[in-house]
Amino acid sequence: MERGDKREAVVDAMLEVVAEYGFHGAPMSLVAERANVGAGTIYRYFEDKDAVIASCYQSIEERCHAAIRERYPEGRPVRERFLHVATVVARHFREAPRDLRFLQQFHDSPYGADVRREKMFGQGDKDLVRELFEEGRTQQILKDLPLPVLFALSFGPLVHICRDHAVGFLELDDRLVEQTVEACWDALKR
Amino acid sequence: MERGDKREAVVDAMLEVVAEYGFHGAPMSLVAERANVGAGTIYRYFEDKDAVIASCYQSIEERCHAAIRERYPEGRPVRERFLHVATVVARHFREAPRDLRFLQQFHDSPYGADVRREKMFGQGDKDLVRELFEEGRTQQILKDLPLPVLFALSFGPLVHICRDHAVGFLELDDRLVEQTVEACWDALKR
Amino acid sequence: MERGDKREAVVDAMLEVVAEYGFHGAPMSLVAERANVGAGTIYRYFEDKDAVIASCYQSIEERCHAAIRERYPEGRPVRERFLHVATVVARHFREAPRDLRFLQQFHDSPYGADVRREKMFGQGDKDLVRELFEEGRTQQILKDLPLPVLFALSFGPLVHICRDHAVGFLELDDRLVEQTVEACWDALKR
Amino acid sequence: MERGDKREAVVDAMLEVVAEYGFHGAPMSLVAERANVGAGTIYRYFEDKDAVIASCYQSIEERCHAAIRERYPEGRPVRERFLHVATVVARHFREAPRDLRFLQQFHDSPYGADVRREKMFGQGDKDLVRELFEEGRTQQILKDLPLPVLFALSFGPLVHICRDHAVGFLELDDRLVEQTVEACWDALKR
DNA sequence: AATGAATGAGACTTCATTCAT
DNA sequence: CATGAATGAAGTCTCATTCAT
Repeated sequence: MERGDKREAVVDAMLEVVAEYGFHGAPMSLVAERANVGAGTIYRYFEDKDAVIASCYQSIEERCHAAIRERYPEGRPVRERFLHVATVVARHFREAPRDLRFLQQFHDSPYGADVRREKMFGQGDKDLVRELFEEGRTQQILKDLPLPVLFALSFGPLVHICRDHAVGFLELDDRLVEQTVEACWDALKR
Repeated sequence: MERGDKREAVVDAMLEVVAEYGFHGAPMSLVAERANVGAGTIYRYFEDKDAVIASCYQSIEERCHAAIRERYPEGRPVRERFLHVATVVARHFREAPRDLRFLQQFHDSPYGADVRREKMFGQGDKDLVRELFEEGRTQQILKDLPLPVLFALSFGPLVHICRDHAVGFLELDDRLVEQTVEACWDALKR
Repeated sequence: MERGDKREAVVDAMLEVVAEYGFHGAPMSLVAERANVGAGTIYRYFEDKDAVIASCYQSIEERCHAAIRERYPEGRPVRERFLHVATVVARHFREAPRDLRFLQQFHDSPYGADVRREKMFGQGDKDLVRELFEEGRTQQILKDLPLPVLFALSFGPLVHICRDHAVGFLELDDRLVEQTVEACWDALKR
Repeated sequence: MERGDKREAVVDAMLEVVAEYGFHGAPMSLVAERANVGAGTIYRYFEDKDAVIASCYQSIEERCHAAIRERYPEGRPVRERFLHVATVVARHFREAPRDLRFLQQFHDSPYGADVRREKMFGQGDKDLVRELFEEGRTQQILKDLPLPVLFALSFGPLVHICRDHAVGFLELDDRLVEQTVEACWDALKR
């Protein structure tokens, strides 16, 4: 095992265990076990449990960030850019239900208190998407609503259907993603 | 204190404490204290901690249920009925941020696992709203999307903005509720 | 077991265990066991381990204090009062080797840091003995030395021989106590 | 760094850390760090932690021993020899408060159990001082008291004032050392 | 020989639950 | 019925020691 692998293994294990059992049912001992690491080892890489959890969040955020950036249609119309972001986010969390489950547990728990200031998808993306929304609003393509409302109209439903997919309520294929994203656009556009 | 008052006091206290500190930071001793009840007394009314938490959920659900039923425009057009439900739900959680916060912590935690089968607002309402959506879909007023997607498009954003309001991101007045609800309708309608 | 007995049992157990094995070798689990008390019970009476240890100190201090006060020859000459105090202290710790051992471990450990400001036998007695020494110095009965030195000349040797007794180096009978106390007096007097 | 330097560095570091933070607060990792040595390296030179601590004691003992031997007035009268020893010891620990602090923590802790059989300043000196006291007693210059008591009357106060000095209770200049040593002599002499 | 990452036993402490009063 | 003191299992974290490099 190479340097840094253990750190990553711990983060992954925590992510997995929290997604599965919640912050309850995520004792450090279990995390250590799943990471194939001694219990004490965790504390060489992290200050305490909270730090591991915070790292899980960062890790998720980065993955989402990366997905959005990839093939982002810079300079293209607002509508096209929105469709990209929304589609990518939905697909991303459809493929990574663990990330989604962790995120939801994290977000409104006291653990997430520090990060809650930052909107849904972290700093970098937020700026990107915020830019997108502000531009759309200025050009009178989008409804004249506060940014948080625009965020809510876009990502509220997407996260929702990804969860429904993860739980088995819904078979979320690409066609359905597309349709839902279009519906979100209907909510946003003038 | 009359019979049943203690039970209610316990549920309220748990709701309060969980909303404030999360499932962590909600020891039975603190709940007992806030309920002005002996720690042992709780166990005369509830099997265990999980049962208290489940009762909190039920309690929230009932309040939301009641709000929707009140002045529900039975027999009126789909659009009108939707606007009623959506507006009432948004206002309700705007006024009861504690309920909202509990709900969010509960919903995707393992505690909520049993209830997750039942959609957003519990059995009774679900049927009501489900009916509404099915009818709208049949009449080709609403998009031809699976029910969970219709739910997501409606309540995903609403819950989202209520939280933003609770956290202070947003000043959610009646005008804004109305606008958001209209936007949700745009997402739903053909 | 009556109210308060558990608290006392815990203090006694800690005193015993620390005297025997040092602050190392004094895990809360062992203390609980010796006190015939559940591990968690300790924390109903004490904030944490340090608080238990602090209580041990107080307890010892009080016993010593009481011994000195008992039949204290108030108003009698300096010499007589000194002989009383010194004799009583020596006998006291001869009879309570556990107290002595704890005290020595405590005194110069970081645990005792807070209390170190207060001289050897705590506030009340310190004042009593300080008074005695100051009076003796003023009346030119005692050497003109700083108070801490007078304390050192008196109690340094006494504590020393009590430990030697406890360890078995010395058979400390009343005769020997008397002789040692007289020798201390020789060190103090002009 | 030459051979043996590491060993010494470890002993010094342990001495320092224990003096400062007590046996608690003296993890091997911190000792290794202060010694500029890998944690594992310590175990090339010492069996275990206890062995390091024992070496600290030996080291202190040797320094004290050396101080006493230096310019020891061999063959001179008992009184003169006593004054030398007592003065040297007091000055030594005044100058080496770390040694004193370690010694006090060590002496009555279980760590010191093995060494406790050997009186105050270790084997070599003990013999020297024992000889001195026995001679003085035989010649009826000193009081007819057991050796441990003579030790107590001499070194009990001295150690005491050195600590008071270290803690800041007392400004222990050479004049005061001299006076205290004289007072000790008063306690010893017939 | 030296290192320091890794280990896991064990320390302190919390808290859901029980039961004598 | 109500209480809250008591319990002990379980959680988080530390640290003496080992061993592959």
